[in-house]
Amino acid sequence: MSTIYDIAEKCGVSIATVSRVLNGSTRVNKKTKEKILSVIEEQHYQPNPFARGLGLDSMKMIGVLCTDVSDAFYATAVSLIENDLKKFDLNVILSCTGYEPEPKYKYLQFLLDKHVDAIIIIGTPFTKSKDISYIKSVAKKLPVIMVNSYIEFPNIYSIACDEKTGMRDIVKKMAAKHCQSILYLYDSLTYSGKQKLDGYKTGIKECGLSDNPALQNKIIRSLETAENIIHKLIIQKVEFDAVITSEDLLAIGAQKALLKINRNIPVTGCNNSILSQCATPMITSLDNRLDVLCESAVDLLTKIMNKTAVPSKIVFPARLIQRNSFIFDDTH
Amino acid sequence: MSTIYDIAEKCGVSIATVSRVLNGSTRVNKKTKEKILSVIEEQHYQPNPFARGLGLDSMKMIGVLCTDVSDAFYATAVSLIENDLKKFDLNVILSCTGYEPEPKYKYLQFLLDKHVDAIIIIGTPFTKSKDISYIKSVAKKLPVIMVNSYIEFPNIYSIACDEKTGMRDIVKKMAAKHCQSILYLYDSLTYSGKQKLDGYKTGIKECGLSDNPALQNKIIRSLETAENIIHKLIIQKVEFDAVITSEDLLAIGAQKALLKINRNIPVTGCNNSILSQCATPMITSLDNRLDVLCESAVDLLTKIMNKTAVPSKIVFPARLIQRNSFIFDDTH
DNA sequence: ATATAAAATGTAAGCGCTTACATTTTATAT
DNA sequence: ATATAAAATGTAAGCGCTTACATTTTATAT
Repeated sequence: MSTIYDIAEKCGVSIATVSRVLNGSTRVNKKTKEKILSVIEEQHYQPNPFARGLGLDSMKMIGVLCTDVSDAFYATAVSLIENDLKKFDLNVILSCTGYEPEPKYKYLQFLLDKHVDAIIIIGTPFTKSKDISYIKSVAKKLPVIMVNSYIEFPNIYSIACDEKTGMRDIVKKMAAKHCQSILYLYDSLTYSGKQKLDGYKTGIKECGLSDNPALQNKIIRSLETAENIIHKLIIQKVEFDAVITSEDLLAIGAQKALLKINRNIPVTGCNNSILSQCATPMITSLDNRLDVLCESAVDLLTKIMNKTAVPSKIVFPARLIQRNSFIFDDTH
Repeated sequence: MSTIYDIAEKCGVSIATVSRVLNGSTRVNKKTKEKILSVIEEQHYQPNPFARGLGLDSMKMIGVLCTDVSDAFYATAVSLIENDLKKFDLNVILSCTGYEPEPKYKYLQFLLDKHVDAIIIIGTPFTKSKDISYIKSVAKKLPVIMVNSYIEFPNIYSIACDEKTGMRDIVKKMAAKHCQSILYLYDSLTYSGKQKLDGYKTGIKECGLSDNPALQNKIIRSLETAENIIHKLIIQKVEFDAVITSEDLLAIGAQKALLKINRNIPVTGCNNSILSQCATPMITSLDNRLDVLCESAVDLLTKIMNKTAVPSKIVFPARLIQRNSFIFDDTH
C-alpha cells in the first residue's frame, strides 16, 4: 500500500501539496497538480480512510436508521437513498431498529460511534417526549434528516409527504361512491401513521360518515392479522362497505379475507409498493412519493454539508394510484 | 469529546493501560480495570473510531454488495445479515450494484477504499473470467463471502443453497402430476440462476419431458414482462401445461396472465418471499433458506475474523413450500 | 531477607493523513 | 531593475489511538 509520502517523493513535492490536490481546498499549480494526479493514478494510490477520517473527522459515511429493511417500503427507501448518495461519493451505514421501541437508542448510538457525517431516519418513530429530546441531543452533534417525520429543532430537517390530505381524499372519494362505513386498518403510530389516521378521521368527519369506533383497528403488520381482523369483524357483525389501510400488506390481507366470502368492496393500501401490483385484483394505493422524498433528502443533505442554506421542512403531495381494488375515476 | 488521555488522567494511569482495557488483549490488574471501566462509563467515553482504525486498520465494518436492495430477496438478505452482524458489534456498509455488469467493479472498490474488514456478496454475479480474477485479487486483501455463489479460491467462502436439486425436484413433482411441457421463465444467469436452469434441464431430461427450446425463456425481472411472455407464447401456440419460474415476481406475472385467460395450471416461484403470499392463489415457492444462509454467512465471517478454521463451502438443501398455485402433496 | 520470575504499567514511536503558519517562487506595477 | 502582492509550496504539529519494548511492582521460591 503506497502512502502520501510515496506519492510526494515520486513527484518531488511535499506531502502537503499532495494532500492539497487530494482535497482540492487550496489552489495548486496546474502542472504540479497534473503530475501528482498522474502518479496517483499510476500507483493506484488510495488515501487511507482512517487517517483521513482522523484529520477531517469524516469518512463520508451517512448513517441510515430504519425500522426493517426486509419490509418493501424501507427497502425501497434505502435503495433510493443509497443510489443517490453514491453520486456524491457518500456511503451508507445501515442500521435497522426493528419494531421494538427501546433498541433504537442503542442502534442510533452505534451510528454516532462511527462518526457518520449525518443521519437519515426513515420510519423509526421518535414521537414520545423522551425520543424527541434524544433526537435533539443528536442534532446538536450532526445533521438529522427525517423522512416522513417531523421535529422542529435546529439541525433537524424533514422531508415529508402530505399523507393526511391524501388519506382524507380517499375517504372523500369513497363517500362520493356512496360508501357509508369505512373500515380503517393501521399498524403503527409513527409520525406518518398518525398523519394517516388523522386524515382518515378528518375525512370521516367532513363527509359525515359513520364514526363507529369499531371501524378503527390497530393491528400487527402482517397479512394474517389483517385477514383475521376482517373475519372477526364480520362475525361481530360490524357493518362496513369499504376498507382503507395504512399499508399495502394490510390491504392485501383484507382483500384476501373479503375474497373468501365473496364480498367485493373498495380496498386501498398505502405506499404503492410492488406488493400492490402482486395482488389480484391489484390494490389502489396511496403513493407517498418515496422516490421523490428520498431524492430530496439526499439533495438536502449534500446542501447542508456544503453549508448551503436549506429549508427545514419540505412537504410533497401524495397521490392516489388507481388500480382495480378501488376505482374512483370511471372516466379513466 | 473526551479522549483516552482524559480517561488516563482521571484514573491516574497511562493511556497504554486504558487502551489495554479497551482492547482486552493484555492483562490488566483487576482493580485498575474496574476503575478505568467505571470512569469510561461515567464520562461516556467513546474511542475515536478513526484513530482506532488507524491503529488497528479496522473499524469493524463489513461491506455488503448486492444487486438491488429494493428487491424483496436482497432486502431480506441484507436485513438478516445486518441483524446478525450487529450481535458481533459489526456494522454494514451497503453498496448496491444494480443490474448492469460494469458498475460492480466500481462499487466493490468503494467498499475496499473504506477498508472494510470483509465483504459479503449477494446476488451480484461474478461469473465471467474477468469477474472471477477480479474477485480473486480482492480475496488476497480480505475475506470474501459469497451467498448463493461459488468461486474456489483461498479466502473466498461460499454459502449456498442447492437450488439445482430443488428445481429438478419441482420438475419431478410436476411430472408426477402428469405435466408434459413445463415452461421455464428466468431472469438472470448469476451462479444461482445457472444452478436453477441446470436443475430444470436435468429434471426435464430425467423425466423425459418436452425439451422444446421455446419453453425456456430468459426475460427481464418484472411483473409485466412475465405477463407479456405468457401472452406471446399463447399467441404463438406454444404448448405448455405448467410454469416454473426463477423468481416469485415472475411467477406472479405468469399467474396473472393465465388467470386472465382462465387457464389453471401449476405455477411455481423461487425465494419464498412475501410476494408469494400476496398473490391469489398464493404461489408455491422454492425456499432457498435465505435466513439460514445469511445466519451461516455471518457465523462463518466471525469465525474467520477470529482465525478459527472454517469450511470454504457450505451447502444447504432447498425446500419447496406448498401453496395453492401448485399442490403436489394431496395428503397435506 | 534475598534472588528470581511473573504481572502490571509506562514511555514513546508510529499509523497516514490535514492544515496553520512560514517560506519561497512567480507575477505585476512602477 | 526593484518593490510589492499573489500564488505556490514546504515545515511541522496535531488528530487519538495501538503496541513494542522498557521499567516498575508484586508474587514466589529459597
